[in-house]
Amino acid sequence: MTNDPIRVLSTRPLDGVPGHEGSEACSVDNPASRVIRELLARVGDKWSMLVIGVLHDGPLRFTELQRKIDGISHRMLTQTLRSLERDGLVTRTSYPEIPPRVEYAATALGRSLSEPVIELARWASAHHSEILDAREAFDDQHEASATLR
Amino acid sequence: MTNDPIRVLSTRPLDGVPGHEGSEACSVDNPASRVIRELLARVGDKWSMLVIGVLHDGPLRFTELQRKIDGISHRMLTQTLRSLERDGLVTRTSYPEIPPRVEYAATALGRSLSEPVIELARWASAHHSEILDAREAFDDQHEASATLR
DNA sequence: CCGGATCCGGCCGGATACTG
DNA sequence: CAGTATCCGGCCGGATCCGG
Repeated sequence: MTNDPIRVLSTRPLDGVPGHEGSEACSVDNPASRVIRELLARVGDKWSMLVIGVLHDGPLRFTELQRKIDGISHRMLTQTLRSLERDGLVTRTSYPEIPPRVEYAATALGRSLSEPVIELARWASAHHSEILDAREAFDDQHEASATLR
Repeated sequence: MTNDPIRVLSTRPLDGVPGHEGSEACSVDNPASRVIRELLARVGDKWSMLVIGVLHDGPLRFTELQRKIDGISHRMLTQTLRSLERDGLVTRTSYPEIPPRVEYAATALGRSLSEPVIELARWASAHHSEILDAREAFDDQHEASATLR
């Protein structure tokens, strides 16, 4: 059993805060929250989005993926691929040759996911500098520690 | 100093895999990868997206946020808000009253982020059942352990 | 009401070794 | 080449106490 990480998600309790019958709408069941949580559980990990992104250009073998992604360990690549396969986002086809060859490809579902992901990436690259500026300004203003001692 | 989590990101080395002059494009500097990494570092954590989402509807006070998000601890809300403020995604305005009152609001930048996030959420909610089905099928087929012993 | 500080458990994820 | 299993450090994040 690979009872390690990425065994993941979704089967979370998400219990409905009993004890509070609630004065107003209590937003636990707010669909947006639930969806975002599940989303994060699925692609919020360190590598899933990258794999999805890389596979968008076409099928790749295990080792090719590992070289493309650079920084991912053997172990995490295996696990990430497994969980993506489980969720129907990639397919795994192994050719019984010597040496063995295994190809991973994005499914239609996987490719459909990469579109909004690319949207997000576009946002990030468009506003990257703004964020850096804001961060610098914030850090400047909070050098209170220096002025203090 | 709050040298705890979310001190985050971005200043990652991302060294260019020296040693391989590379036969083809080696994709480390693939802009997509870099951008996605930074993106995850920023909003891939457990709460940032939720805060952004909740604040999209209008400013809220600290305690209101905590009730809205439900499940977030006092500590993580503070930290998340801090990092979002630092990156220019939310503003913090404190009214010097007794008792103190502090309001958090999304900036224009923050609201612009919530759009692609909502796109993603839309995808998730649209394909949620497909994922569950795929997962179930996968798990069925992998009850090999049961048939084995 | 707001938020910082400390303690601490749990999981994420890297390194490594071993199998086919 | 592809995949599994084990060990282990580090950070995420919850509980709690304290201070403004």
